Amino acid sequence: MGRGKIEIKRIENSSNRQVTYSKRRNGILKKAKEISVLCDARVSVIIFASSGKMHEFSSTSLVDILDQYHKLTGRRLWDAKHENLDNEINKVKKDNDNMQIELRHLKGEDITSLNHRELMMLEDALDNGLTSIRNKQNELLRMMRKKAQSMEEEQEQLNCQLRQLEIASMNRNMGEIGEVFQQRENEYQTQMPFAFRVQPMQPNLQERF
Amino acid sequence: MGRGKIEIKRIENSSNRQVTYSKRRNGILKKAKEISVLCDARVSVIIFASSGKMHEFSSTSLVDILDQYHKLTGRRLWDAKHENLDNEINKVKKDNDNMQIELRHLKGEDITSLNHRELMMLEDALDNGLTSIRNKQNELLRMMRKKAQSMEEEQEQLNCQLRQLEIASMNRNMGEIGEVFQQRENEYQTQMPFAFRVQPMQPNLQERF
DNA sequence: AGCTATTCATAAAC
DNA sequence: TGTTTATGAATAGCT
Repeated sequence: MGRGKIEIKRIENSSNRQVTYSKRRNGILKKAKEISVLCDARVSVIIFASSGKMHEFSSTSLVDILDQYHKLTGRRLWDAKHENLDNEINKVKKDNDNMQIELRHLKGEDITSLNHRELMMLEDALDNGLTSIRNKQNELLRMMRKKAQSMEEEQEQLNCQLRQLEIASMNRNMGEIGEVFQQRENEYQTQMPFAFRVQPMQPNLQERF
Repeated sequence: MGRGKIEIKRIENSSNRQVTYSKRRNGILKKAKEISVLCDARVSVIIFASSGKMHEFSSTSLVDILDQYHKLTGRRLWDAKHENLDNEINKVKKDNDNMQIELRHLKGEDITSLNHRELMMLEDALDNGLTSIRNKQNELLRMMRKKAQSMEEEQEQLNCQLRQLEIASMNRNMGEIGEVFQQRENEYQTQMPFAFRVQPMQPNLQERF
């Protein structure tokens, strides 16, 4: 169906294949839905594109359908899988045990059974480890010192700036304080009743206002 | 497609339903096969008739497809045993990873991300390990020295005994050598034809026998 | 189950 | 990716 008949074999042109895939996939999913409704059937369709993307239709829960599949076929879908998992788990556990032993040895535990040669190799490994660690620590120390120093310099700069600002501010305030005093004095003179006013004791002070 | 359009809803007439089911089922299975070939897709179709009869198509092993389904969706389709195995393997793998990291750290690898505190702890562990190992080596050394000493003593004893035996043997041999020589000479004289016999050049030698 | 009129799906082209 | 169109395929209803 379509403009021409096609042979049922892999479509080599990748973009054609992609287009056909998406059209036919929709077709199948639609048909699956339809048969499940029309004929009261349980249907499960799972499709993976070669890209890995998945599309599915299940008329009922997939688990239920697989359950029914088990009951009907008697085929144990998972037996092989279980065996594989068992093998893998054993392999990983073995790795685990070996590493555990190595770790204990490196920590100086369970070394009674080791011979001279093995002890030497352990010692070398530990020595190397220790060297690396100490180098790293020294490196960290150097970095911290450097950081501390640069912070100190920064602090110094800040202090310097601060001092300059303080001096500038002080100079400015000297003037302001005079002005404030003058203003205050004026306020007092206008707001306060005469009786409370401080009378200038020295005539020359009075001259300044 | 067909003599008339039909609504997508359950076909009430049971025999019609059965016929339609069988026709459409074949259609779907065919389409599933086609898309898997044409588009390089993995497809699984499982259909149960309301009668319970099952038909299926899987482009590859159903287990594989369901496995991929699980990986992609995270939805579990399998039984408790499988799940337990999965959990166990994950746990063991995690242990494995942790130990691997610890091992690498103890060997002074991948320590860039460690902070001061962690480095200190590592250093302590390595120091302890080293102390244990060196104690063990010293112990071995002591044992070997002791063994060497006792072997030396034993050797001494053996040498002593050997010397005594040699002396005794030498004394005994002094006599035996004379006897042996005498016997040999007798054998030569009786077994060898006269022509090959060394004639005594000096009469006094001849006198000793 | 087979036939066939009809609807549907879709390959190719845009 | 979506739409269009010509054509082959699927199938509903009939036998």
